[in-house]
Amino acid sequence: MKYRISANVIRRLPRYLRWMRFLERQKVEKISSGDLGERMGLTASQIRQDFNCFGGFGQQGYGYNVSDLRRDIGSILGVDETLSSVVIGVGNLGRALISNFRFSEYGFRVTAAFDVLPELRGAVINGVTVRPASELEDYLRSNDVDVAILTLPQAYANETAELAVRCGVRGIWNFTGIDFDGDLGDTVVEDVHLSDSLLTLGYYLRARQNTKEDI
Amino acid sequence: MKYRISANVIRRLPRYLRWMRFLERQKVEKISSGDLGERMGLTASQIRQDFNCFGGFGQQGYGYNVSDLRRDIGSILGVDETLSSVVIGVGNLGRALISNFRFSEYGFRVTAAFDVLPELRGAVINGVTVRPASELEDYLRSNDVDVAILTLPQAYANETAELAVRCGVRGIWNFTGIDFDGDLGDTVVEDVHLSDSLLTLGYYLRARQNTKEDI
DNA sequence: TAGATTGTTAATCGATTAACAATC
DNA sequence: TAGATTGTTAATCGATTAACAATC
Repeated sequence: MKYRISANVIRRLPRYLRWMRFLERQKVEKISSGDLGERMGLTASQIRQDFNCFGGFGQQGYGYNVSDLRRDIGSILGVDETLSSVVIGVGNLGRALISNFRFSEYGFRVTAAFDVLPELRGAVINGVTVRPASELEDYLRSNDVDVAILTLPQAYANETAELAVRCGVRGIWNFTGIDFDGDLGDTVVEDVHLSDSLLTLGYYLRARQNTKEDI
Repeated sequence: MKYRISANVIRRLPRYLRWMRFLERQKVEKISSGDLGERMGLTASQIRQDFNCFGGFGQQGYGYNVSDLRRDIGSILGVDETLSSVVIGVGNLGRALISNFRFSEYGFRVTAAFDVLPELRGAVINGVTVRPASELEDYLRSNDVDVAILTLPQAYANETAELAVRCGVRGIWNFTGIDFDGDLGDTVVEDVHLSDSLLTLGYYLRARQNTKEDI
């Protein structure tokens, strides 16, 4: 059991969890690091090292029990203790998350959504009520909200993040595409920079293209 | 000028580009690796190493010209040669991308969207026409489409990806949350695993929580 | 038991950081 | 010119891979 676990390992855990859930659905009962490595495109060594950061889940001579591993990795990631969250900004993206994203599978629950548009007031999307943005501060102060999900226009990103943190929110899932510049203290921020992702895709696409032309 | 550039460097380029665009808007004319590093939370060394993968954009004793750097990084990422793309699946997420995501800033253009719902047929969202899914294959074959943006339900992800590749698409921006299992040849795939992002946020949030409790 | 596969230590590789000569 | 800051080489650090004894 390692003292400090690197971000590289942490960022691979969700992927392991996805694979375990997949393998479980496929009725695969046990799997060796070699077999899993082949499927996931990792070395067996790396998989064993990763798992051993948390104390080792396998059995020598046998491999790993898929269900156990799924449960253990899930529990490291905390999927069975629910954190509460609110969606701020109910445009298409906010709506997409509320309607289609399976928060409960990942240990989250959306307790409310907020938007400035009066016509959205009181709307219920997938069981989540949309409230006026003016009530946000009150709501955050009187409810225990762990995470603010920011799906509003860039212009309001900074002030809203600061408001949320001031009102006790400890984590931000940031879809706005801007980097906060204020002081958010020790708030945990996870940025979803879709543009970074698309630019990377573009780079490799063009790189491939040019390689081909050279041949 | 390095021969092969590591993925770590490539994935930092979009972030550099974002900063250069930001600094340019702030009318910052020049910046040193030290100053930039402080703002971005990187070492000056790393920044200079990164830039020198591409031949060096700076001037000794002066630093880097922000506009030049923005242009050079943009050009490495290819933002000024447009790639064509189609959005497949016009639910909330597809709609969110078509309406709000500034594709042109990243060297992309959305030429069409597709959905199975008959009531969406012919709808125009932000200048993009929604076509019936049944026309997808024909469209891909008769138009030069570089990238398929998959924003449809998981159940159709694999078959649609395979269809797209068969019809000449060379890149996939995958929002479905599933990993393709078929053989997509040398197609460039960029996965947007929102769940990985949220799980990571959850992990660090809970880690912080526990640390606090220990104190 | 013999074979398989883990947990774990050691070796390698690559990425980041430090240092400094080149030069604007 | 003197000061600043790059480009680039060398040193360090960490992550991945290889090896193998432990053990199921």
